[in-house]
Amino acid sequence: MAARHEEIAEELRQAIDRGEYPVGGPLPTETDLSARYEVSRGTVRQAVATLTAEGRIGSRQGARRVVLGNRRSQSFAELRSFAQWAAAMGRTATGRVLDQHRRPANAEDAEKLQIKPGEEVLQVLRVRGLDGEPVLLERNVYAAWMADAVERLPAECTSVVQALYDDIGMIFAYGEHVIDAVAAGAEDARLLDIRRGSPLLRIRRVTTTPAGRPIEWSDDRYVSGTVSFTVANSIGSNPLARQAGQI
Amino acid sequence: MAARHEEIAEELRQAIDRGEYPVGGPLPTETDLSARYEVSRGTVRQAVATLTAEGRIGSRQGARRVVLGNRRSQSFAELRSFAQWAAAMGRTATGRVLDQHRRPANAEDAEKLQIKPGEEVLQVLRVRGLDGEPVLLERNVYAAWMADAVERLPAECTSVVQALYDDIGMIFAYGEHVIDAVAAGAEDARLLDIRRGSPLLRIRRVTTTPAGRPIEWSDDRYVSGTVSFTVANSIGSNPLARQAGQI
DNA sequence: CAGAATCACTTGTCCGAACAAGTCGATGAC
DNA sequence: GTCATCGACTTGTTCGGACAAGTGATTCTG
Repeated sequence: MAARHEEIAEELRQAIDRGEYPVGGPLPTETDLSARYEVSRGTVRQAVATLTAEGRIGSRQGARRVVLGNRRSQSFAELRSFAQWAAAMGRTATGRVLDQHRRPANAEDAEKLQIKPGEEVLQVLRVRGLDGEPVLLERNVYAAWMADAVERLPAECTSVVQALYDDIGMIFAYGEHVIDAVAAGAEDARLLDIRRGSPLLRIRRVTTTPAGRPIEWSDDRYVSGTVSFTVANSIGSNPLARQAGQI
Repeated sequence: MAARHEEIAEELRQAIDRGEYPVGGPLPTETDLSARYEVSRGTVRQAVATLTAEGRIGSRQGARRVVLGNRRSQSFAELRSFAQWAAAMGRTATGRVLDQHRRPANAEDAEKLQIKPGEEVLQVLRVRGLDGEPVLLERNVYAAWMADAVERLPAECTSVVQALYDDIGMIFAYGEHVIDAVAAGAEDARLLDIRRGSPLLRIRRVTTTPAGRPIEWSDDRYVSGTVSFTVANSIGSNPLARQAGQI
């Protein structure tokens, strides 16, 4: 939290949460805010653009900005790390590796990790829980250059992201998520201790370094009723898309 | 498409799709782009910020921007309207109203639509299909001031959003989506012609006008295997959040 | 030769200004 | 009283400039 516009964004968030700017009511004008915080209008605009992207405020040319809600959603930092997210919710995360082995990359691995088929990859199967109850089955495939660091992790490691950061300074930066629902297969049901055919929320994603190099791709399956995802979107900020077929 | 920075963003998207800037490779510098398009650096930055928010390119201070992918995802305009989205995919959308009646608002309605309990709301149950096959069950609750316009819609209306725009100029601007997976109940199964207990992808959302006034809230259930959602996120742009419990 | 220091380059932040485009209430005409 | 017009106000776009912060290749040092 160094940049002035981030500080202002955070102060505005707190002001909204305090009810200083009631839901449905107007936000002060850019001119007012720039005078209050003694910054230029451009800096204020950066701050309110952040809140607009978060879905907290609405914006229309010519009219005052409107407070849309004071819900505090988890930030993307918590999304990247299951453990950090659980901690922020006041719950304890667990994690256990069930299977871990190296194998040659198939066509899907090669495409997603931008490597050649046949190159070695590391496949990991983890179960993760909240307060002891299993809620998530994680199937990861790591690129070869990450395999050593991943294999050094303890089997009961709760925060993979944190451990890899501490170990080799790896930062998981970007992700692309595909969300759908599937029925639990036989293996899913056994490992998550649910009935076969139970609905699971599936998130498939590819994670890369800040430099754009793919680190891993994964297939996460959440037990229905334990976890939900929220997406806020607005005109001018459109991160969500819907796609048909090829599921 | 009037603003120069939007034009530049679109040209960059197309250039990436053409392979002019290969995936994993660097984007030209801001200085290069501002010279090429004869705009200031600030305008270029707005354009690349759009692509960054879309997850197409990565960005780190000090290093060149990196092309992360050339996937073309549907824009939010298509997301808002099932019919427009289907048309963009080259498929035909159908829609049919199964039930429509007015009733007093309960506590949940009141909270989500920011009205008082007991005020009249309009509840609508729709089935929507792609190429004739039912894929989506939509339960909507509209605020009273929208009810007349909704009731004027034909029962087989394919695009509610478009019809309401043509009719009364209503624009559905903002939305907040909660995504999870549920098992199909008896009614869900009958109306969607699937087996009871089949996994459904559930999207609950609240839609508001550009001025922040809630229009409707809805519970959409997609048949598994027909539709998926993609979310791109990156450091500095975090529209996705995960929440536990209270589902 | 390995590691540290340097340096050109790139992105991030911030400023001040000007004009365009749109909103919304007040005013005035009918 | 209703409607159109007007005008103050607000947000959107774009410019040009300046400096800070970080990267990566090169050069220098031990």
